[in-house]
Amino acid sequence: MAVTMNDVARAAGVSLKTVSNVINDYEFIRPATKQRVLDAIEELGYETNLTARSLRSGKTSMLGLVLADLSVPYYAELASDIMKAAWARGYRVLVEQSGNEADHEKSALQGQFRSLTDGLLFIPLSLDAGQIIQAAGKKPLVLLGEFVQDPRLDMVLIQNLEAAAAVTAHLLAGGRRRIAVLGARDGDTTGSNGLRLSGYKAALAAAAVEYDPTLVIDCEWRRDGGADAIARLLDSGVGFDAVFGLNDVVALGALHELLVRGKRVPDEIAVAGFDDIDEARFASPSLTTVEPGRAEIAERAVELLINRIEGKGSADKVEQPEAEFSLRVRQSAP
Amino acid sequence: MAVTMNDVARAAGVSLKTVSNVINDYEFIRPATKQRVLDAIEELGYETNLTARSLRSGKTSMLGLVLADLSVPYYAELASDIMKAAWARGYRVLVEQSGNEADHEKSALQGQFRSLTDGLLFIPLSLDAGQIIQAAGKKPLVLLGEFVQDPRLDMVLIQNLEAAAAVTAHLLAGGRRRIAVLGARDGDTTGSNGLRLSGYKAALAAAAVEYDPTLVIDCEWRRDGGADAIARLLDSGVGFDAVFGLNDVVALGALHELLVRGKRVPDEIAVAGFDDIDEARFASPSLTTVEPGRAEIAERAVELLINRIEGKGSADKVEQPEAEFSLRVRQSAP
DNA sequence: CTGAAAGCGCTTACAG
DNA sequence: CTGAAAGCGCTTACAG
Repeated sequence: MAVTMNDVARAAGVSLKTVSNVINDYEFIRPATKQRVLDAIEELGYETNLTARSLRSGKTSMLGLVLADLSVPYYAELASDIMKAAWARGYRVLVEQSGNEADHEKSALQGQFRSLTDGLLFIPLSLDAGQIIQAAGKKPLVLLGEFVQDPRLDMVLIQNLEAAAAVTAHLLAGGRRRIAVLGARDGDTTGSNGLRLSGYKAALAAAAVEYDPTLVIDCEWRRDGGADAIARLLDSGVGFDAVFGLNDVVALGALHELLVRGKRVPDEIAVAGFDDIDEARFASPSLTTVEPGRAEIAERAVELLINRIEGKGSADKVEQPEAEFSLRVRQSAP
Repeated sequence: MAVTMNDVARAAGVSLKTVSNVINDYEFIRPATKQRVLDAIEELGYETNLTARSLRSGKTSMLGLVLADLSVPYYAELASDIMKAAWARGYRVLVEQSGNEADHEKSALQGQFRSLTDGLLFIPLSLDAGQIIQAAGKKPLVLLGEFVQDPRLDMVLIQNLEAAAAVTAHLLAGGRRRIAVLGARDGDTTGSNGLRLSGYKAALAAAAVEYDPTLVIDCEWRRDGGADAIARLLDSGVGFDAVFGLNDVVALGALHELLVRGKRVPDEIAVAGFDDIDEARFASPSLTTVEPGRAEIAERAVELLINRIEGKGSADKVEQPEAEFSLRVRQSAP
């Protein structure tokens, strides 16, 4: 049906191997032969069957990317960057949405799906390190985000603690003393929530401001989570003069609710977030936040994974590069 | 290396074909035989090699999805819905970002990429119908969005004109008479921009309000496009009491700029958009917009494409189902 | 520099 | 209900 290498070989009057050599840029081919093959390819409209190539070579040139949901802006923007980085290196990306459910994460790690990819980029939310190590096969795996942190696994790190401390220090420098934190529980110490909360505490301590657990409100990392959390805080009567949403959508949800309730931002209450999604720049007021180094994260993760796949770099040393963050000061907390 | 069907067959003491039958749920297998095979699969940790299956069967069970950029919220949300719809039918989705460039769109249509998918969902932005028909191969293709409209191509339609008319009528019903339109040029009649502009004009005509081309401002469909456009309009001194951004991010960018300039929304100026992205609900003030039927679009497009792939439905009749829209009235234009 | 053969791991007719 | 054989379209040793 489709045009095959055999058809090309026949049309060009050469063997199959020669066609393969031309396609794979093998060096030592007589220019005239090469041209004849290229002409035949052009004329017949031949296209490599990637499935056949994969079966024979054992390489698919596809990377898997497992994340909760593409409709979350931070993941969508990260996925976009990852796809561009992979593309630039000749790889494609097959995205799998876990919906933040442990079952889906597990099946993404070990399901048939993996036979379609050479390696996996994984943003775990439900599984812990032990489960990941157990469920993962032999194919290369690089983690993103830091709900999981473990010396046995390759991963690209965000400077959660340092960046959260920088945001908090900025709010303190602006004269705020009662800074509410949305998206963590008082005792959290691990995961993005725990690390960011720890950064917040560290900045308070450095400024000799007392830590008040009643200002720490747990919520889902979604817009409505942030809106609900700030509503609860307002209703509780606890006083505060700033809000640190542990990610941007939480901060934006809170910002919305504050404005709905007639609070002036930043005059009465300053608001800051974490992620620097595109929307942060264009909120009203625009959102002060921290850019975690998204492009660098994408680049490093793809590079590391492909090095693993292609056997470059030191195979037995776990790699955990860290991306540089930067503070973005905008209207919501000048 | 990997466990193959042959290994399973040997372990279970049956032939290759029997293993294949079990895996593919062939009906007439003796329960005891089936159990032996299943046990062997379990014990050996066998997993189907999807690449081999694809090569032999000629089916990849993957759909291609070509869109401009996942970092655009509407596309990310649509992609998320499409992936869920495809998943529910046993298909995966391979996303390709065209960056809104004609070259990329073309190569997505005809490149090697297509050998990995059974069919393509395509949101064209640069290519026209003729180019698409020429570049597309024989594999099924379903278009989304309506920058292209053509009776020869399967596509899922948005009621652009009707929905835009509904938004405009709503603004008019609120007493607005000078409604600026952001994201189209005066003469546009085709594409999402042209169709939405036509809906706007139709609603004005129905209310006997004169159409003023100085209120129609062209811009990129991005946040900064909307912000720039409204800035130009304000600077021009042309009076207006409402803004209709032809998509939500344009409207949100404009909303931002209006608030920065000290305009009161909706008291002085009402704002409405188009798309109902998640963010619209949580903007401050929340954004009045139109929900184009995104979930239905995803569902219909996937269903139609898979029907084409599997040869269901009438093969020679072009299908162009239309999704239902609904107006979402919120604070920015009550 | 080029050719003929083997084989990646499945599914698909074809027999029985 | 099950088996033995062929073959999807490539790449990879192995010869020459």
